[in-house]
Amino acid sequence: MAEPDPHEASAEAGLIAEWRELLARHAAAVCALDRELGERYGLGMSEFEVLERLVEGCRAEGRAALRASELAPTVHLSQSALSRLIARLEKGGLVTREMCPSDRRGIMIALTPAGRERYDQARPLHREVLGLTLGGRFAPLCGESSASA
Amino acid sequence: MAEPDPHEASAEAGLIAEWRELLARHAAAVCALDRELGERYGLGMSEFEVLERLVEGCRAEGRAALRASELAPTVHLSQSALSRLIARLEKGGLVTREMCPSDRRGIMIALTPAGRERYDQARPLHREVLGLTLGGRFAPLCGESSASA
DNA sequence: GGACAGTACATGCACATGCATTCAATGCAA
DNA sequence: TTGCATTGAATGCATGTGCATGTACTGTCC
Repeated sequence: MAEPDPHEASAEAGLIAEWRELLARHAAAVCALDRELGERYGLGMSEFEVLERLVEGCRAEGRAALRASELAPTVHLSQSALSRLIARLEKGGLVTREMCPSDRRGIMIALTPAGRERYDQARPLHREVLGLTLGGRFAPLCGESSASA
Repeated sequence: MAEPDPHEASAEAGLIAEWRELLARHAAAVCALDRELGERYGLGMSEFEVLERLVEGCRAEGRAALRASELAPTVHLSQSALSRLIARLEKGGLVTREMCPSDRRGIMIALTPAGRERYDQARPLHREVLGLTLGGRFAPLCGESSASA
């Protein structure tokens, strides 16, 4: 009924192993990032990612601001989720949202000094958490029932 | 101000590259799985994972049912999220939830024939989607703005 | 036996997300 | 210029999630 081909079966097993590894790493990292960044800097993982793209985009292209439509594809969020995330960041004073002069449908998103500072502060912790959850094996916790430590 | 050590800087760059690769693969796979499995079989990614753990757990240990607390750590969900997920599966007739006789705090979760059948039906599509999104590079779509046909 | 800490699961609540829709602005065509 | 399809972003809504809590049960210590 299923495939009796041992080659195909082991290929599938490898795929599933890869998939579960991916899920486990993702869950561990996202959970730890959200917890640590949230606790110490009031940022979620996605908020941090957006700040980082703003820093990079501006540095790379010498511009002071990015269009929301440029930002969206890089953070794996829907357009609506990004819109609200930007609103949160703006409310927190970390970015500004201004009408784009050349196309008044669009908005230009720019880091404020406070946003840049928050990013600079949070960055070491972000790197540290990733180092622990991706590189070294670390506690799963969060979603997965038991917390260590 | 930052670390001027080029070794440390490149290690960090590698870590970030790994992290973004992980995020991209995860987003692509989860999005595609939710969409495809949801559309054709009425299952979310996590629902499928739970069905799969039930199939595996029962096959591996010869038991007909698993405790919720055994299931939780394997699916990267909080205890409350798993509880509601089980409730959804039960409402859909795919699992049963019975009181555990030896410890009446716990519940035993068992696949129904319909649940087993749904899993068997959905499995090939699940594997196919993973093959496309993990192995071969594939469309990102979903969250990331543009959809590629 | 009775009190009490701990465990297993369910539930109230707040919130982030995606989909569908809406609104404004643009660009193209007649 | 007017009309219309398209695009960029905001918003109503439904849903899934985690945290904190509640409830029922277990095991231990007195």
